[in-house]
Amino acid sequence: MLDRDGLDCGVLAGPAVEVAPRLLGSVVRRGRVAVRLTEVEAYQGALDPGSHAYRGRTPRNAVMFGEPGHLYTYFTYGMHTCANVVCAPGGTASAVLLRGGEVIEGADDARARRTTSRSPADLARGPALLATALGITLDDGGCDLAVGPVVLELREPAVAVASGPRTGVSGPGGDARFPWRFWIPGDPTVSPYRAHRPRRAPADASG
DNA sequence: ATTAAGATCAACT
DNA sequence: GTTGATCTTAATG
Repeated sequence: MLDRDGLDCGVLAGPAVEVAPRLLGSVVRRGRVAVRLTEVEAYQGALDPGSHAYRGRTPRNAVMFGEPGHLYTYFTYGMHTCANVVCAPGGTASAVLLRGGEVIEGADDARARRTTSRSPADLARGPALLATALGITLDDGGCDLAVGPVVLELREPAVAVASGPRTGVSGPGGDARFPWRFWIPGDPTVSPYRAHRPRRAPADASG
């Protein structure tokens, strides 16, 4: 389990809120593209109203309930794939959402996957953009991060880490009681914070 | 089978 | 600041 092919699974064995800041500065690689993580969010399984695992195990989130060191992918908003690193002891369904990073290798490949991009810093600035830059799809879900095709290379954690409420999480899991978003302060590849917005009209006036 | 909502991004004003 | 795009998943009948 420990030090398996360079991926020290002991680091991933703790609670997501401890693992998440520890991953800042580490590198995710797929094919020729490598991303240095600058922004992540922790999701703590059944205890976390913001987690996909909150309402129990389903076919979609089954990977989260498995062993640490695997990739949990999901598809959202009709067009976007997002990637998580499963952590904590197996069965706790905890994971760290990879929200942003700096493309340090393979920028040409990453850019080719984008229809628009204004600057190199935008290539992986946001969870869906990060997945796109690496070419991660739903088919990569469940992959062993020590073996690939998506590989996690642990590095020395970032020294400066900021934290705050999670982005895009609706309901009770998104408020300040869960300051489980972690980022490297001042880094240009951290995604802009956007509070959750309801997608339907807030209320009808004829009420 | 049908419906409602989603851990978002990009374009437009 | 606001709004549209677009597909998967899970819950319900």
